[in-house]
Amino acid sequence: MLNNAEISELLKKARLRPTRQRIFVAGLLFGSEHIHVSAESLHHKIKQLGQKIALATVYNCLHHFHKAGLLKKVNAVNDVIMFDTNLSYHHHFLNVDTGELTDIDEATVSIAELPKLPDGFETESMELTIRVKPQS
Amino acid sequence: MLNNAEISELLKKARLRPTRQRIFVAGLLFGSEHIHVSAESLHHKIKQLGQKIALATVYNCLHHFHKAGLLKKVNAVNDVIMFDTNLSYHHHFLNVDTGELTDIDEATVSIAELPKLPDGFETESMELTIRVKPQS
DNA sequence: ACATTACTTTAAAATCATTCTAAATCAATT
DNA sequence: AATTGATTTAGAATGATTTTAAAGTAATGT
Repeated sequence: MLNNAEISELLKKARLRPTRQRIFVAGLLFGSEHIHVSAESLHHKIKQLGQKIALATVYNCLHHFHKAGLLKKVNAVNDVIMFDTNLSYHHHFLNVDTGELTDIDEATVSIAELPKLPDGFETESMELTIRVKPQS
Repeated sequence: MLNNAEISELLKKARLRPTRQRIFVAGLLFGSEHIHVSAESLHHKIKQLGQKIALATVYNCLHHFHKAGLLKKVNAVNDVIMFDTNLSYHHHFLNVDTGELTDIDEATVSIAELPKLPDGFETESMELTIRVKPQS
């Protein structure tokens, strides 16, 4: 859990002006467990906490944080863009019923071999998604 | 390349009524190379070929074909749902600039180890996506 | 063949996530 | 405190997809 001064510091380091709304959003995202959020889910959580913030501002925040390298963008899930506070290379379980993402411990997956890329291309990122559903 | 009788047969086997539009769409999708399509891209291709079809019908077709197991649904890419005529287990290169998908030869990737699933869940599918971009 | 029935197609409206716009507000700097 | 430039905001706009309700068409029974 970070205090406001620490969050301000974190934002300044990322060259982002520490506004009231950014400080609040960053407070929810950073400094504790890694989480996965969409703009909508985050906006909902913020309003539940009694804070006033426009949905467009949540979108702005998430995109700015992403550009600044504070968030990872995860494959869209059910048409919704998800952001991940866990920046390190890792894979996901995706609950196809709920859209919920869960990190997979990197140590439990190993990709032994990789294909060569098409000529003139470089890898930007790589992610294994294991879609799971409740046992039938 | 399949003729109309063969396509009709294929649709009937899938318990889909062989209508004019479905026969045309199935003709484009099945019976030759594996391809990746979105509703929009397929609709565009069909209109270029001089056929009259509503965009909603293309969406209907793709969803029905998917439910019938004739198409695989691939993770949304840049907010667009993609369908794959290659039903076998395989992975993708995703060109982040264009949204274009390319199959990865299964033999060139090997996932040595896999994590255990959360209790009460089973795997529906699994896909490695390698996001690539033109070399800078 | 013909009528009936159920499914399909269609254009247009509706919806949903996301982005844009332009005015109002705010943080940093003078 | 005044200026400047970035940020926030509500609401409009956009783009992909789904729904609606009416018209069309394939399958089935007679």
